[in-house]
Amino acid sequence: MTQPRDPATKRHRVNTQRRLLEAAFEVFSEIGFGHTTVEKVSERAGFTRGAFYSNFASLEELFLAMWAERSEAMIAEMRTALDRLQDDDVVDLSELIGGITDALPLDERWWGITAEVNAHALRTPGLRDTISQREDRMGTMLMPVVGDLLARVDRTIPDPAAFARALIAVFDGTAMRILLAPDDPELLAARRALFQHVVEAYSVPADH
Amino acid sequence: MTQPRDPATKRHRVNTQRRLLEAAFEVFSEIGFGHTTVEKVSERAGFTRGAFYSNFASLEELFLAMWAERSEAMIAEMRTALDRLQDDDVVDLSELIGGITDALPLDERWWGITAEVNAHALRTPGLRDTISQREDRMGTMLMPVVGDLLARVDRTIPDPAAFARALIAVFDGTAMRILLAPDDPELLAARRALFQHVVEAYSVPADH
DNA sequence: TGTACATCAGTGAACGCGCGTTCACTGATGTAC
DNA sequence: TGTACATCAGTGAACGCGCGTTCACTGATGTAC
Repeated sequence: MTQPRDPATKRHRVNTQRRLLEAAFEVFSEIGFGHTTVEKVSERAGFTRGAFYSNFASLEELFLAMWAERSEAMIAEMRTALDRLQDDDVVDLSELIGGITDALPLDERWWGITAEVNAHALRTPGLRDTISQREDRMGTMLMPVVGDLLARVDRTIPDPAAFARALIAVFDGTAMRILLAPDDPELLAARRALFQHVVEAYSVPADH
Repeated sequence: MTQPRDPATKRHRVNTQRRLLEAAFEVFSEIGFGHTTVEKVSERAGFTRGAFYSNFASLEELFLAMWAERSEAMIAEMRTALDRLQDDDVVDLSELIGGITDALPLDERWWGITAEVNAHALRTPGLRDTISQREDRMGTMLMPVVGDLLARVDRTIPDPAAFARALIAVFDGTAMRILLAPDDPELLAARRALFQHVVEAYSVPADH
């Protein structure tokens, strides 16, 4: 009797799913959910439509899987970027804020997809919590490293949860506007100023 | 010889467009751009598809027209809500901020549509400016009345443009999160706190 | 007021394509002995 | 090592529907005189 599954065969399937996930990200960000079809995604991944249905039940399933994966990657990326700042010489708060805002990734494709996922979540009760939690998770993941950075300019955060929410709100609220006019440097400066005000409002000078 | 156009006939046509615009808003917000079809919109408005094509060249054209109209209405609504606050007795800044945040409309359907329009604009070069300008317009329209309100608690705004951008950013950045979890009162409180911090950062006590 | 005529908004049938979905199949990759 | 067999991921053809788009038409609403 043959054994049911083996790692090598399985790896192939995982590979197919990976390619479909990547194709989904590309096609989705290029033409939007409304114009994305099973055909286009499969073709971009180099498969027939049959392969798609052998791996995912629907476009929606693929997209949610893709979004979950990418949002984790996005959080990891931000974390890495902030970690790198730990090595820099930081003299004052203003400079630190500049470093942080410059380190934040602003991927047009990602924000386009996120906007559509948000809209979709509003209409899909089962999805609302998922999206909300992912958003919160971004805050809780980044808070420790942001706290460490602020400690280096002698500031502590009395209410990390509130601070995290505020930072995410400002991040979310400025991203789309900046991406829509990427050549307007004033918007970047405005975001940086707003970030600094928020940091000052939610942190206090450490006494030592 | 008969004259080419007359107001009465024209009015009918305008009426049809109005009903199509309303139907577009409803259907679009209910099922999203991806699932919206000419058929569904026409049917909702009580017309055949032929009537649709007699009035609009494509779904995209209808949606952009609808969005432009609704965004103007949204600005007017916010303005009215803020104007009403002028009549209230306001004692301190905190109370005023509460009044303002409570007055801001949070329409799930509107934010869902806006999210999709934003995503669409990222992919459509000709649309980016339109959307950006509309966003800025919201700030410039509301600034005078917000300035008046703050004057009543003896605060002036040194840089209205920067303040407007910051307010819009906070408004945009908190709206979706709140709508995704409408039963979480903590989020509303957090938004109010953030608003207050931003107002305090961008305004100064008036000396008189 | 009445008749003939013009306009044109909206109808509804028709066409055809793109796409979702299914499914019998093939052939690559493995196991058993 | 070699042969027979099992598995199953991906193929590709087939089906049919939903929908976008067109267009000849109808009848409501007006004007001319």
